Amino acid sequence: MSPYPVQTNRETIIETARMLIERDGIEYLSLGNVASELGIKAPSLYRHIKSKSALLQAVIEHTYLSLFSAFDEALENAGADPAEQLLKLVHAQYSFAHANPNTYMLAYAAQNPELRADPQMLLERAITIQKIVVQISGEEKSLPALRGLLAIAHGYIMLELNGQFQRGGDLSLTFEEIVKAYLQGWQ
Amino acid sequence: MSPYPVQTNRETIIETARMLIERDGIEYLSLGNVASELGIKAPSLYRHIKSKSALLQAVIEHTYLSLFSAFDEALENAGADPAEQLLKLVHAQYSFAHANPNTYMLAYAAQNPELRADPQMLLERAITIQKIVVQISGEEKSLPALRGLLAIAHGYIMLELNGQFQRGGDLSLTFEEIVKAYLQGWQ
DNA sequence: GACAAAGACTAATACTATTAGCCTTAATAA
DNA sequence: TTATTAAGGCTAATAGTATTAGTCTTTGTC
Repeated sequence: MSPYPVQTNRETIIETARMLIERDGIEYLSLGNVASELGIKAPSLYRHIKSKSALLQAVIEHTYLSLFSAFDEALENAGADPAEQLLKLVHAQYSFAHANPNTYMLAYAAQNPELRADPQMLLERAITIQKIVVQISGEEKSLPALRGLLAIAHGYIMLELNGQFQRGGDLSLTFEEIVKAYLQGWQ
Repeated sequence: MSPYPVQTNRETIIETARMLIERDGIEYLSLGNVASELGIKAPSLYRHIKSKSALLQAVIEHTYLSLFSAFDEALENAGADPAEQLLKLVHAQYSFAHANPNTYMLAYAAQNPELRADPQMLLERAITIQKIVVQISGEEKSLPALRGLLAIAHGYIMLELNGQFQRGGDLSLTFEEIVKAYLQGWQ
């Protein structure tokens, strides 16, 4: 074995950080952990990332991209009915959040703007979804209708992940019921 | 001045931590900051708190108690109409979150159960609100209707605080519109 | 074959939470 | 009044963290 055999790169570092956050929780993520997982030492990471904060931002960006891929896939498997499309979308979000709770919460919990994802990317996705909402709510009310839909989906997911639905039941089914009831209110 | 003039206590420490979180953001909270704000040294804090984590949990508990006080006050100023009562409730939550964004997010973002507030307290409050929801949705649907209401309120607040409502407008007014539309869907 | 850049390394710094052990104050017991 | 004791300060020390500086090896290029 030569002295410096292991190579890494920015992509691998981000993916490793993402995996560790998901596995152990964000509060246990240290650059030392990430490095040792990659078989290198912590300072070596700085050849690829600017700081821990920048690494977290990259993980957040990656999380949104994955979520948006799930959105795209959901739309491909949906028919022409806008209500069905929106249900598939929020179901994709629900599934994604359950599959990746820690990075999902990280992506949406960022308090300081420095840790937020690219606003342009978020805006474009919002507009994409709004085009479907328009078909239900009409042009005028489409922005509040969109915001309410995003709020109800995200809020439900966060409250469930936060353990606030203590009385159980089929939480996935309840989620769909609530979204359906919400959408009917705008028709 | 005698050598050890300054006294403190658990209450004051929690309130100082709360204030610093609100002022500077949770990522800048250190026991050193809290201590120096109180005119003492960090190790002295351990006479009153078990750990930083326990301090954060106390801040979270205090945040929920304050929020619930705001709920109580809102109900006192509401009439007998359940829809009006619920609107006052979510408006109180909205105002509270805007007045205390950092501690609000902390209270609802806790990933690990150790940092969560007392489940019994949360459950009792949920039941209290559900008794109002019942009058709108009926007994059968009151649990999903409650959960949807909590989701839409919390989700909207979180998305707004997270900067995801980039296209502006009167966000407070939009919030009320959305909640009203939601409640009508259950009537 | 020389060389320059990439990417690893070790060593060092500053900051943080936490623990151990000491000192002063103040209330209480004798 | 004096002795004792507990509370609540303190300093010193430890372990872990992010980050920077400076060094060494590998490897692709002139």
